[in-house]
Amino acid sequence: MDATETTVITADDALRTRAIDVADRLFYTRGVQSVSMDELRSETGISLKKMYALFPSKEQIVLAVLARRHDIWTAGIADAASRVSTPRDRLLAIYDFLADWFTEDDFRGCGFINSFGELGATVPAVAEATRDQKASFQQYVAEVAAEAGAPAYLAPQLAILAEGAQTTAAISGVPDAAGQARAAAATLIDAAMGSRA
Amino acid sequence: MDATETTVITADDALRTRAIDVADRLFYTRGVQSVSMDELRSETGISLKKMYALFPSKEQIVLAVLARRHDIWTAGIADAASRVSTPRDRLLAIYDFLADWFTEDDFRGCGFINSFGELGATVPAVAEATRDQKASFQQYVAEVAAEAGAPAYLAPQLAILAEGAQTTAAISGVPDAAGQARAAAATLIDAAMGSRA
DNA sequence: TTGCGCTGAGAACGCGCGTTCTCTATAGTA
DNA sequence: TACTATAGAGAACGCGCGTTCTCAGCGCAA
Repeated sequence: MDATETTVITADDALRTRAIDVADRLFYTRGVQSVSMDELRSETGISLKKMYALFPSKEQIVLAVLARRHDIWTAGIADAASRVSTPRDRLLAIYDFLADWFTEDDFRGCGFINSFGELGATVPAVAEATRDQKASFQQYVAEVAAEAGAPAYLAPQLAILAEGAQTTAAISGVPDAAGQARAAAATLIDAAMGSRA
Repeated sequence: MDATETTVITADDALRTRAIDVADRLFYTRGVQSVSMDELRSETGISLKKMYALFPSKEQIVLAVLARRHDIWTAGIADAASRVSTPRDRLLAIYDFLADWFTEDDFRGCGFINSFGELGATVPAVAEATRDQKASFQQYVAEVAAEAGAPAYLAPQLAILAEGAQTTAAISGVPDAAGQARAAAATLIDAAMGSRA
């Protein structure tokens, strides 16, 4: 009707969402390259023709999956942060969020790290999406750390702990990595704040 | 001649070594699945027939590459540790080793983590090799931490920092992750030892 | 009712892969 | 010298992939 309509939800949008749901589950469980477009077709019920009308290529489906994972991650961190009141607790809430995630049945590590390992070297857009996600997280940590009045060196340390916890939990299958990282984070925060106080 | 000969180096061993050298470089740079057996053939000068005489399958080449990476990693950590004298310094030497590694031109993250992301879900032997490597490292850290008289909770924290540094350096391309992890490790060690002293 | 345009299902295509097969060249033995 | 066994090069195979093409079916205008 007019040029400003931006939030109309079409039937195609619903199909796109369904495709991303299914693709995310399959990609995350088995890796991108081991899931064929034909399997995506049979699992979604969306024909190949329609699929290629919704997405120009498989790569774009991967990127759409990663974009949604980014949104879900950001919302999850924000939700965990909203349950506590101090900046210090908001920093620690990151690891509580991780702890919940790690205990999910289908947890298989960070989808970005996995995709980066599989495709980062050959698909630049995947490497970029992964870098963006990590940079966004690092900036979030830096902002909350700044709110807490912590010195600048603290935030990268806390981000590294979060990354390491994800990798360790994924590979070793030990969900406790979140708790270990949380305890380390608390020590680092206290040390940083103590030296400041 | 007799049944006890175990260290005879044959011409095939030399070929195997060359194949592993080349495969490691290509797999690490571009990922396993994007490197074909034919490319391995042309880069090594070893015919496909010979290659399949040396290794029963591509998967076995991947596992041989990972096994050698395990050895190189272990030797590198031991070498870094040998340059210092106290258990505390041996723990910190881990991050000095990482710092050197991260600044290499072709650094592209931990080969195990990358392979795990690419193949861990579909090739059980790759997942197992990765778990073994990480478990071996965790045990090393635990041993040195015990030598230092640190409480048991310290070692997993230090291992998580090392994992996180590798991931962060690989994705964000920031070699400084090693230095940040080292500083965090020093803080954690001092806090753990301080509470013990 | 008839014609027309469009949507979409799924068959088909071309390519590249891991692996195997064939055939040649050579070295050792009588 | 003649024969045989072996090794090896690289052509060939079968399959599975991402993507494209064909054609049937349907809604709508006149």
